[in-house]
Amino acid sequence: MTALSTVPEAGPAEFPAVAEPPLHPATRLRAILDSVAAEDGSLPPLNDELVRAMRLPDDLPEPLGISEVAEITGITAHTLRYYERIGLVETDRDTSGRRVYDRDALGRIAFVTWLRLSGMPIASVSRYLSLVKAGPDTQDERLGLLLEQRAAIVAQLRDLQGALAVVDYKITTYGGACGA
Amino acid sequence: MTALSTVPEAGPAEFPAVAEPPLHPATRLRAILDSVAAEDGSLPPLNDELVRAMRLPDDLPEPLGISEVAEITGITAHTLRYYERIGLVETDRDTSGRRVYDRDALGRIAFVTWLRLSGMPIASVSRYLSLVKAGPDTQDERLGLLLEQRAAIVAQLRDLQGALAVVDYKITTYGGACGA
DNA sequence: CTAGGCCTTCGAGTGCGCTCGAAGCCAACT
DNA sequence: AGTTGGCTTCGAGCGCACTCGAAGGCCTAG
Repeated sequence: MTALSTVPEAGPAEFPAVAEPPLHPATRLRAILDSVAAEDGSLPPLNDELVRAMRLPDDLPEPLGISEVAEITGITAHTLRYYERIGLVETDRDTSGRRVYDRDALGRIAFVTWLRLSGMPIASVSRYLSLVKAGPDTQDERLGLLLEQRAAIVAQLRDLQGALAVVDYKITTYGGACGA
Repeated sequence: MTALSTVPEAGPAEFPAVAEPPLHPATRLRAILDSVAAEDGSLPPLNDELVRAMRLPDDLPEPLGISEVAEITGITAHTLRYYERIGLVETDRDTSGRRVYDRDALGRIAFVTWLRLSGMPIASVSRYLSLVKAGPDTQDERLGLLLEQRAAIVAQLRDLQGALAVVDYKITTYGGACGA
């Protein structure tokens, strides 16, 4: 188990820390993940509480507007509306037609966000959600989709570890020529 | 050090294996990485030989045509020409104007591919390469770029581990509803 | 000498995932 | 009453990274 197989978040004093660029919008999800991670960057064993915590903050004032959800999730209001337009999420409305989000709605958004963060295309997320809606006799196909995505995630982890090795090598040999 | 912090490549018999979808084109690079990985999916300690092996296969018939490079790297000939057009790589030509690739050229392509696999935008790769060409007084900026990219990679690893946890949870609870 | 195949350039098209802007509604505050 | 601010819909536009196709060159085998 080498340093390559863990996630050295703040850097084990080997490399100077760099402000993280906001590659993906899930700031809140990341923060939750960070809050449960150990010092060496590894995650605690998977259990219900952890998964629950990774999906939702505990202190939720229940009726949330779109901009509050945007702030919590890091997804812009524009994108949230876009997701709804293409049928990726459904949202309740208040009497004047505004979107209101309860705990469950936020949970669904968080789930979609995790899938998107793992590189799953919107079309596949959509397909999965429609299977869920379609009822219990779609479990086989659902499971298939999940296993496929799991494999894709593992492949990406492998790619990233390779890239990390190459970049770290470059850093330690400090700015060497690209082919060297 | 839990199962989450390693990369369970073939799956530790917990989940059935799924044929990996070709998310990214670097089939050969992936194969090289797989060949040096331990059984539990962790990578051996970083050293020169490893990094060298991750960049190039050892048995290279030296004058390579574009389609051979395409097959080795998994990058299409179209994309290789595209990379050249936008100045991402340079390539020698034979007397009749065809592209020929030697070991160094292939090494540069592999390096670029690793950066791309880590999500670095083409523009940033380009910037880095132009700094390398510009000479040794650009080392500070080069190092900055590398550190930035390192941070981006670490962030992505964290995201993927979170997504993996969520997906695995769904798999073990077998096709449960999306918000549950 | 011609056919096949792989190469060349260049420009245009594609797919994905947002991202933005215009025009308008509604509630609350001054 | 008016003004502000945040919300609504809808369609169009954008940025990235390819991806493709057309038109033609060069070399080799039959």
